[in-house]
Amino acid sequence: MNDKPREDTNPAAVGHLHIATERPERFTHATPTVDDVGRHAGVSRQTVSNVLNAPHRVRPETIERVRIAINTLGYRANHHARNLRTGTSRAIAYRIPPVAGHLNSVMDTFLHELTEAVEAIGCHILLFASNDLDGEISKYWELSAQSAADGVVFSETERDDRRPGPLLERRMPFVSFGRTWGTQEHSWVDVDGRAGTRLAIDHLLAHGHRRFAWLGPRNPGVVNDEREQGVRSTIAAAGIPAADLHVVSLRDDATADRKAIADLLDGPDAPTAWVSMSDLQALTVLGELEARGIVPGRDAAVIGFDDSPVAAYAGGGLTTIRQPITAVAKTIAQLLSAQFADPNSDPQGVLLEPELIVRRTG
Amino acid sequence: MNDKPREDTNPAAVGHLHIATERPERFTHATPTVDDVGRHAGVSRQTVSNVLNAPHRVRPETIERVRIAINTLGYRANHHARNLRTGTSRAIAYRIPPVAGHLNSVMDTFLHELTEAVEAIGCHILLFASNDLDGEISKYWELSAQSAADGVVFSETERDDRRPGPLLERRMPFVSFGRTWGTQEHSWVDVDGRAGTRLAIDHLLAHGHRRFAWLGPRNPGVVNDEREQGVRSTIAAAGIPAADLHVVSLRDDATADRKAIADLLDGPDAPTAWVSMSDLQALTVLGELEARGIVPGRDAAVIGFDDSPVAAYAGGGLTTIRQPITAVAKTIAQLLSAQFADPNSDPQGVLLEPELIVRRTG
DNA sequence: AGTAGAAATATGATCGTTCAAATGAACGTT
DNA sequence: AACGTTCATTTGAACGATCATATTTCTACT
Repeated sequence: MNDKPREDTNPAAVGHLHIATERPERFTHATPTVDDVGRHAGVSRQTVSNVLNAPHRVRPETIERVRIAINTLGYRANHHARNLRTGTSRAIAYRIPPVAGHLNSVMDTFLHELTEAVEAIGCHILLFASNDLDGEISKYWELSAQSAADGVVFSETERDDRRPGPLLERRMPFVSFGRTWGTQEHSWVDVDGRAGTRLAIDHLLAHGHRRFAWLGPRNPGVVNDEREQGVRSTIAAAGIPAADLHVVSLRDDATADRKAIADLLDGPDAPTAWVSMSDLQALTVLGELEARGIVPGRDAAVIGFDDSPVAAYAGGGLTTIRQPITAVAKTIAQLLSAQFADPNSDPQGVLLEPELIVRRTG
Repeated sequence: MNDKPREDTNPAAVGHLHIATERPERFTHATPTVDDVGRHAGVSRQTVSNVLNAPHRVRPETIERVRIAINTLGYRANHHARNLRTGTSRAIAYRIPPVAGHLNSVMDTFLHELTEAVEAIGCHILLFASNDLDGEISKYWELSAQSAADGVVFSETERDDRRPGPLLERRMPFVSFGRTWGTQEHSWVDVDGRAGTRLAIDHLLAHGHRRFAWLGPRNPGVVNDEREQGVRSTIAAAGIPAADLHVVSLRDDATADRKAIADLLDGPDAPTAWVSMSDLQALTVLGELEARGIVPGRDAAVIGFDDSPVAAYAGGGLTTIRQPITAVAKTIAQLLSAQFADPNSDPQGVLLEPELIVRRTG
């Protein structure tokens, strides 16, 4: 008869998280509250709270006494109570990009750096998955309604991205990694792709190269456009005819890519300087060069993109264009922080410069 | 005089998240509460709560009425209020592994799959970063004290891992991806490395190979021991002398690795069947084979590990041993769920079988 | 010494939800 | 028709923190 209500409740909890009713079971070490700490230090709740949130209001000796009590009892503020009262969550939502077909490691590095960067502003990352864009957008709505997240970061932007609209409407602070090239203003951080390829080409020009190849994606987007334009404009500025630049459209198929590269190498006026949109495909170029006895770094140059782990590992060190991911993450955290401090602050866009990591291949 | 208290509070909030005091500013769409929904549907708070958490207690018509009110008002339960009351957080903490030097993509895939898997049990992933093991452990303590996480998942286990101890002591539910080979019992999910290499070797034997190479890490650990043992025992079972197995210790240096592989290839009785601890190094083998006119998949076989994106892309398709990461994540979520339901349930270890993905190279 | 004003600390109310217990409605049984 | 049961719904209390405000203590000045 006594456990009737529990019996009654359990079926409803199927598929949900359900903690057994006897709470003491789980909390071997009773979790102390502000009251406990206050009692121990001979002060009130609020003074303890002030020590944590507004220490300038409290007399130094009192602070010391409270601090000791906190350490003795091992007190930590309950997140939910605090967040409920203050209406914040100190959480930043991020949709983890789907795994399928991302050949670059930038997003993984970014997530790591972002986690560290938001910790510096007293927040943490709340991850969620979503199959489509609509799911992602409605998730933002939901998180906002549940006050489960104070801010949002999203990546893999596209032209006229649909995400800023709903977020702005909900007045949910957010920063995108990547421009959205839309009409609505919002904060973003991005890497200057044009500057990246310009760095690479300038470097190659300085080493005497005159015949170039740009390996871009099969379906070019805004990102590729900028990078390719950086290649073109730098070459043009050096007085080299546009015909001396070959553009290869890569596929997701190594055999096809390899053949395209081989054809170019075996054709007339083969390029000696190769710049690729990604490290992995640069490795394919290396393979083809070596197969022909052409030594990368001496007879030819190959430059990749992203400085992924393979770049440092393979081919005796691949020269590559590194995106400043740490700086991107830190800047995003700062822009978020600014929006938290003043929800009406003006949106800000920050374009960061990539860096050329010179190794052996170029 | 009116804004004095605000002036007084702000400095304390430096470096913290501080939401401006006028709350209506941020919440354009006023966030409805259970009371609002109840009023709209002509029922009480609690009935709304019951519709959400224990619908079997509520009359169908009432449920319908409340559901309509919920949709009309766009109500979503406030996470913090709920969590405060129930003492749960529906969050699972995961330390995002450091980026430096992880050449495999398994961890990234795992994080994605884990995010999806815990969503299925009504939870989300709370990410944190930490430089060392002590930081990680004290973070677990902190999250538990703040009741910021209900459970923990950790990966990259090592022999006699120090993490289970404190977590067990705190009675914090957790599941590790990887065995810890320690004395304390706890739930874990792992992939049977021995079975993986056995699959590979059996496949190679069936294709007539008799001279093998195993590419293992420079500093072998428990993971490699198992995999290598799978290679050895399977070879032995086929009646092949142990001398026909060459073991290469890979370094984090492609040039050195390439040379070690080349030496083996150019030596007497060169192996025709290569199994590598990672896809990336398998690619190096492919390169060396091709440089000698040996066609992988015909004259020789190369099998990688992990089925990373490079495997499908490169070399016309690398045969590889795939770890069932989706199943790992799902199993972890289930084991966590079991611990939530009954904190005293017995710990459980699950060993999953890898799969051989046969492509062109073997 | 007395007092105004500031500084330090304490008290009551509140955030939005669920729990526990109480009340009210519906139902079958004798 | 009265009654005990079960079902449906409501009410008061609590989770643990911070806000707003009240109270006490200290400091400086006349």
